[in-house]
Amino acid sequence: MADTTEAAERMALTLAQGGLQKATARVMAAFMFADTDSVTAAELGEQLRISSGSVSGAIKMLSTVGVIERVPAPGSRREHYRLRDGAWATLMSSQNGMVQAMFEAADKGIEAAGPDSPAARRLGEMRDFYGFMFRELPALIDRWRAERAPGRQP
Amino acid sequence: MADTTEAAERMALTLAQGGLQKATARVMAAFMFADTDSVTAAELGEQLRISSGSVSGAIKMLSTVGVIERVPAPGSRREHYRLRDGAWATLMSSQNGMVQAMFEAADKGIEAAGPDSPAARRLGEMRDFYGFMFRELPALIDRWRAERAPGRQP
DNA sequence: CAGAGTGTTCAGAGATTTCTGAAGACTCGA
DNA sequence: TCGAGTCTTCAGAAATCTCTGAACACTCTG
Repeated sequence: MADTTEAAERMALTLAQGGLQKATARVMAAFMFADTDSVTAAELGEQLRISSGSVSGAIKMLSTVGVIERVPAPGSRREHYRLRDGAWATLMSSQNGMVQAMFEAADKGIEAAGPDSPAARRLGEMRDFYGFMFRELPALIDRWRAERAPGRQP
Repeated sequence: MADTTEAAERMALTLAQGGLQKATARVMAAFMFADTDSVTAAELGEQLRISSGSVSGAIKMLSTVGVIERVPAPGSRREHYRLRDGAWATLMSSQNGMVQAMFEAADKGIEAAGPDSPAARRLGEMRDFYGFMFRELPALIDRWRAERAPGRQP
C-alpha cells in the first residue's frame, strides 16, 4: 500500500480548488482516508497539525452542509464524527443555491434593462439556462442515488 | 427601466461567489448588460473604474474559457469583444475539469489505501459518483443546447 | 520605417481570507 | 454543585489573493 497521507493531501488540494477552505478540505480528506469508522476532533487536529479552532470550524461547516454527522459515542467524552452516506451527492447538491442565485440575477437584470434592450436577449438566455439547470441538476443527482441503491424506499 | 448598474453589480457579486475574481466578474456582468453588441477594453475600464491591467487579465481569462471572443473591428484600432453564444453553458462546461480531478483523486486514493480498507469503500463511492457526473454532466449540457436550438446541425 | 495608439506584463501595494491560540462556555459524572 | 475534560468563539497574526500602474511590446497607418 502506497502513501495514503500524500493521496489525502492531494485530494484536499483538489477540494480546496473547488472552494472549500484549506483546513476544511484537509479534514474532509482525513474523513475519507480514516482507518476507523469515526474520528474525533482531537485526532484530526493532531494528525493534520491544525489548531483546535480550525478543526471546530471545519466540523461545523461540514456538519451544516450535511456531509458528516455526530456519532453517539458511549463511554467517551469526546465527540465522534463520521462521513454520512451519499456525502458527495450532498456536497454537490449544496451548490444548487448558486444556480438559483444566477437565475435570480438574470431575472432582476431583465427587469432592470427592459425587455427590448440588447441586454435582454443575453439575460433571457442566461435565465433559461440556469432555470434548466435548477430543474435538471437535482433530478440528475436523484438518478445517481437511485442507481446506487435500487429498490430502496425513502 | 430600473438601475442596470446595480443589477450588474449584484450579478458580479454572485459570479464572484462562484469563484471568479472580482474584476473578472464585473467585466462579465458588463458584457451581459452592455447596450451594444461589442465593447472595448477601454470602455470596460472606464465604466468599471478598474485598471487596464485588470481589464486585460479579465479579458484573457474569459477568452481562454471561451465565453467571449474578439470581434473584427474595421476602422477602429481598439479591439472589440463580445459574449459568445451559449456562454453560460460554456462556463459550466469549464468546470468539468474539477469533476475529473475528483474522480482521479478517488482513484489514486484507492490505490494508496488498498482494496480492503474501510477507506476503500468510501473512496469507491466517491469514484463512482464523480464517474457518473463526468459522464452525465456534459450530456445534460448538450441536452440544453439541443432544446434551445432544435434542428441545428453541428 | 517612424511613431502614435493599444495591449500586456509583473513587481509591489493593498485588500481579503484563513488560521491560531487562549479565554470562556458547555457537559457530564461523581 | 463542583471540576475535569472538551468544544466553541473571536481578536489579531499570518498567509494568500487581487489589483494597480508604469514599463515594455506590439500593431497598424501614413
